[in-house]
Amino acid sequence: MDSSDDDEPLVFKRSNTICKASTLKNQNQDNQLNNLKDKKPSSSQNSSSAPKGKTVGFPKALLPVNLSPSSKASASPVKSPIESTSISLAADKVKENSSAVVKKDVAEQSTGIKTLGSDEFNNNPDGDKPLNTEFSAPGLSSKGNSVKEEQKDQSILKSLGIDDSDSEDDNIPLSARLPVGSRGNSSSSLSKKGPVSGTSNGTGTPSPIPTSKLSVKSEEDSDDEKPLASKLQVKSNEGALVSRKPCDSNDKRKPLASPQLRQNGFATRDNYQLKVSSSLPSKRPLDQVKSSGDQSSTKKPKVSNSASKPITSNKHGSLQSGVKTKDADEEEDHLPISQRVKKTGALDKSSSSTKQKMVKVSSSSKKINKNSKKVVKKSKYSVSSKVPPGSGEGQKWTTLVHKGVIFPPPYKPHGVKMLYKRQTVDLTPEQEEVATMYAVMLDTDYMNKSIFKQNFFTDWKKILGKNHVIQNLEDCDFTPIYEWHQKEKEKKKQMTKDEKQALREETLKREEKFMWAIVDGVKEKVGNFRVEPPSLFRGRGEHPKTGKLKKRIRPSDITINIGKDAPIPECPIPGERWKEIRHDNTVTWLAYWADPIKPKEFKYVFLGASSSLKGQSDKEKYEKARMLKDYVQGIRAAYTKDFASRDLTKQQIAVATYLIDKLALRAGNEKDEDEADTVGCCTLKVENVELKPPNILEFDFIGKDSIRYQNVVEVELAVFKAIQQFQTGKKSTDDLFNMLDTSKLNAHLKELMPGLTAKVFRTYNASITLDEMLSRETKDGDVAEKIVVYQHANKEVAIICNHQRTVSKSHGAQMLRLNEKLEELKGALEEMKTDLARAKKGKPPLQTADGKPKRNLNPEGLERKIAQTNLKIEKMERLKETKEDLKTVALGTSKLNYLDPRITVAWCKRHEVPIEKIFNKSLLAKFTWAMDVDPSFRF
DNA sequence: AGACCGACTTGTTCATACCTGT
DNA sequence: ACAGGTATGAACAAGTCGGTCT
Repeated sequence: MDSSDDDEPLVFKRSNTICKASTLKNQNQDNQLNNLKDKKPSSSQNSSSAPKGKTVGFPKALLPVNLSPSSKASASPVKSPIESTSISLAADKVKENSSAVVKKDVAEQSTGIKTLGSDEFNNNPDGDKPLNTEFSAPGLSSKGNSVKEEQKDQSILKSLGIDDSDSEDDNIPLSARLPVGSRGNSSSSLSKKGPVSGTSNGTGTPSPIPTSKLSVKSEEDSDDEKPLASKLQVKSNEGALVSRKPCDSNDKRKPLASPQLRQNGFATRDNYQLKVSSSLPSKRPLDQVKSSGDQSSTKKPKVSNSASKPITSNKHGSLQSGVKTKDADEEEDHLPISQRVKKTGALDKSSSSTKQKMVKVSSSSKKINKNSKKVVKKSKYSVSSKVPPGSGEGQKWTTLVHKGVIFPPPYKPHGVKMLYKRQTVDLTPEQEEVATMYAVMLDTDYMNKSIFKQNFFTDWKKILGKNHVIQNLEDCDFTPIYEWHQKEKEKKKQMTKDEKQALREETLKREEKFMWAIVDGVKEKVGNFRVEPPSLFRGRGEHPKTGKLKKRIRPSDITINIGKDAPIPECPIPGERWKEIRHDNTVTWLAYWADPIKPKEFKYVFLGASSSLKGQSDKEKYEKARMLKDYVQGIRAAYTKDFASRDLTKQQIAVATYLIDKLALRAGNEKDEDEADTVGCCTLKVENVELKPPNILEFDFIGKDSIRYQNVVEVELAVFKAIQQFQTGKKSTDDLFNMLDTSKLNAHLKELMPGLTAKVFRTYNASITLDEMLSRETKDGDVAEKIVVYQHANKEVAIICNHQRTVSKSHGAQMLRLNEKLEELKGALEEMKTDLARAKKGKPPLQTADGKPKRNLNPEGLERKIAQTNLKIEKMERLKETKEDLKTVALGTSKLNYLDPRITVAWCKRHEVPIEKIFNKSLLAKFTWAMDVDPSFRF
């Protein structure tokens, strides 16, 4: 369609510098968008991979809590104490596990990384832009080094691999993985087991806190079942978190690459580092926004900040007054690239390198964005004048250009007939479409859910009509359609590489113009520009609406939000039109439509994670969490005091806050009847918490996404007693915290710290845990060893957050295969030993089982072989354990949503670990704002 | 005070692209 | 070249939380 457009060269881009302001005007906007293409999301990414997961494993708990009512806490104010005492029982296990897997991954990663790293780093995508190196800073190796390192790593990993882990383990204090007994039995995984209690601090220093142990539920054998939380437990009295779960995030987005623009995401492949810096500039100034306040942290609260900061100044100066204390400096650094840039490249540091790049890029065309004076339409605060985009209180952008959304293609009937009572049935295309949605799911678990089937049939029946031959689902046979679908899938799979490539290019061409938006003159990726296709709703858990038909969304359902001066995207479906066009710059969405399943709710189209708008709020989120660090001691002391409050509401708030702090529970909003029945802290039911005197609590509930949370935790006696009191006289299904809801809780938290809400504790605890574990456990060593340390810390956080994943279908088979191989190796080992004994006596080796003769090796050769085999066996056993250990733990989520990237970046700089080894391409794009952090940054 | 609306973050799963060892 | 696995990103569901309305 608009190919022409596409081709055009883009032009605008802001250079880092200043230009941000310029916006494009309408005129070019279209073109611009189209032009953007350059960047394409590169298909290839070599880059890095993130270390996902393997790690070592065990869980420890670590949070610091200090509050024990008891003296200790009070006495020592620990700031982030992660310490835990721990027992190191499990240490051995741990070691073993982790290593193997880790190694492997690492190795892989490294490779991947290399590419990235070296090339990217060094080179620009297109060519040559100089990268910056900020990143490389101290430690990082920039090009050269990185490469080397990588190589090294790989080899090392390969060779050692695992061993590293051991060392780690040692260091790690683990808390306790398991208390004694438990650990033994259960199978492999250590972590699984259970509950552990204390946390230890790495060094072994015992935390002041007394630990207790937790009970473990080792009984459970199946790991699967075990809750992550249980894996680690903490006991702390003091409070830190106990359990953990992993979390991950999701972002996905890709960075763009066009050389020309600077998108936030940065170009794809350039070095990220460089990019970072470079990108910064280009981006819109986070800072600005930021300036507004760390809004995220608190819009209101920030007030103070905001007040302090002059917004206007931001643009230029960006730095605001140092509101923050210590970090202020650092922060600024981190900040926004964009700001800096904007400022002009003024900023020193990064700027220089950055500039170069930027310049190049942008130079060609910069459009000028004009800042439109648009004022926010409705914004409550009218921003006066031209506040830079983002900076205004409620204002999120000044100019916004995008092409709208793309719709799924209309349904193409396949004509395959399903059966009803063994007879073929004719269906209209509309009827067939819905039947196909169902047929395609024949091999999923949804077929075991009667609600799903019922809801589907109810909705389908509406389309079939009352008098249709099909009267009940039981007599339907969808297998012809299912098989047709399988064949189609197979066909697709069989396509040649070229065909696939061609197909990909075609869709890219079709979609490209929708992929980008220009926000205040900066080209940014759009997150989800595709309208959701019709399908059957796949609600999780026992969702009452699962299986319902999600109807097709049409243009008349969609509201577009765009800059006033931007051309209104043309409606892609002839003869139809958008529902509404808005020009609201107080929000960040580009479009939305009503959720067909829950008409009261909306589905939004937002910018991608690499956008500065998102980056800015991400940064604010972490700043708020860092702020909590300064308040947490007082908050803990306060709630500890209220455990015994006579005011029931106060008491419940205190206990709830304690659980949120210590266990990283979610707030727990009320839910409607037409949603799955899940709970969070405020909505816990009496039956979800079992008391085990003297002071052990057993949690068991279904949380977000219907993920089960099970954990056994030792708590302070006062908490135990309070909960006991809350439970008395209630039915098992009654609310434990009957006087509470999230708004009351958050209102209370806000009194303690500006902008504080329940979820901030999760961010805080996750990040502080990472920061402390990294600084405690990182030792001198090679990159591979350091990565293992990182992964281990990542895993701890994941467990704290209780992020789980389902066990892969092939897990069982994989384990079986591993076991077989192990047996084989062991058998071979025995044979070799026998042969060795014989060889020493000058006898030839025995024949193989099938009677074939073997090569006659001398004793030395045999010994070497034996040693190799032993290594292989060890490695494989570690792999097996790690695999088992992590089969239900999702590491990505925490990295994406809970771990302040500056911790990671600074650590990488300090320890000369290439950032690409830890962050994959999309993470690098998402966290550009954190790349120029000072190496001394600590959360 | 609480229901409701609205916007945005967090979280799991799924489909592939990609990688590695054989 | 292939097969088995893994990592990545898309997809989209499900939370959180502020604000307004009543």
